[in-house]
Amino acid sequence: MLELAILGLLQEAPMHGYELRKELATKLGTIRAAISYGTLYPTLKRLQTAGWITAAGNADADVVPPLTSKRGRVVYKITAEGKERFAALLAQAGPETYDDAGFGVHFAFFARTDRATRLRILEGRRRRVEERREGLRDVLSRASDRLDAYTLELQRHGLDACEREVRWLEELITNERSGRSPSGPVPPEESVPADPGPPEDRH
Amino acid sequence: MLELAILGLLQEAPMHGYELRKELATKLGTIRAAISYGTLYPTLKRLQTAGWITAAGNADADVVPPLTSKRGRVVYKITAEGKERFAALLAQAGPETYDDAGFGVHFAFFARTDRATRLRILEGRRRRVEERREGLRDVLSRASDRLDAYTLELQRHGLDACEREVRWLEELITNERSGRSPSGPVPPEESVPADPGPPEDRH
DNA sequence: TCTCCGATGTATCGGCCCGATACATCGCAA
DNA sequence: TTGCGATGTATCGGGCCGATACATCGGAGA
Repeated sequence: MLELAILGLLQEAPMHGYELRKELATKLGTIRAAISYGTLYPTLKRLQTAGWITAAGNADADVVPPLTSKRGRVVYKITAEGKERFAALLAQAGPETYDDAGFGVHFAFFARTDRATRLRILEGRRRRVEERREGLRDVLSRASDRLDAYTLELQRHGLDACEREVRWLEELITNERSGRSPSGPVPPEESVPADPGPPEDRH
Repeated sequence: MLELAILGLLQEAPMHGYELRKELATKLGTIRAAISYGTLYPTLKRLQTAGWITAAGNADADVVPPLTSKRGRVVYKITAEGKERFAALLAQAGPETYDDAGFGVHFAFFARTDRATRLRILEGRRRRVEERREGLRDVLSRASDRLDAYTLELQRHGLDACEREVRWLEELITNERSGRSPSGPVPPEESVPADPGPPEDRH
């Protein structure tokens, strides 16, 4: 999950760890407040080993990073293989794509995802949330006498959140089908900031 | 977190792992769909080592479990120290008490928590969600031109969920202060099923 | 009666992610 | 010049997850 997010951000610009964490926090603020360094650095190392990204310190790199040069900084850059990997992760949708975190990350990069995949993911997520909703309804109708008032209130609040999310998803699905951008009233073309369509790996 | 939930359920009745997982799923359905066995069994082992619970197979235990006797089943039972531990966990509230999972588990056992602690936890959670809400508002007002339409839509949906939860929490807090049960219209006494008030450790 | 098969039930393993912690450097103010 | 907070990189132990492997039991069908 984090792998996808890091590759996505490095696709826009090379960054060092601290920046990455900050960008991650603003882009995925809904999913998690801030990524832990205990997660970030091991993941970056993993991505290096796999060859998706390269790490360059300021001294031993021939390319001067565009930031203020300070000793100790490590600037990470995505590779061509990393871009392919990012595209593959964006397109494929497994069961983990539909839980809270997975869906959030995928959704955050929908501007780089083709419409068919967007629809597939939105519908998969909707199915997942509907199942959760049905489970909660069952508990509320069948086991309500076995549970205390607080537990019931918790279930009710959860059920409400599920119903709300399903409605939200259905609105998004309708918009996708009719070619509208999210909550936008029929854009003339693609309303994505810079890079329309799926990423072709030009470097 | 799971530790608290397990101790709380075993306080009601001895159970084996499979039952525990099922009860956990109905009681905490809002928090997580179902607990993984890869989490449950190591946690049970941990609780045994700590002395909070005891495990009894059907053959080598002198007490016959109240369930249908089948070979291989392991019935877990809370100890007196476990009950003390549960009470301590219920009463103390650290930072992890206010994230999604931690708050959910604590809330699910509010029927066994005294009113002062309930209020403390509800207010702590409210502060946490308000901070998240402010962060999202900042992003939406200050960085909205740096983000694409999908990311913005995600933030809006998250912001809406935050605002809604804050309202929910405020309603609960008001009810607590005025001595009402959750979403109930002024109970004559305590509307908790069996065990009113905080658990005193009588064995 | 015997055999298979799905439901029940216990348990481990590798891996992701977290919070806590430890450093090292830089700019600035007392 | 001394110290201190912000910046920045990195590790460690532990919780929790999904996948996987077994072992047993009750019943359906040959």
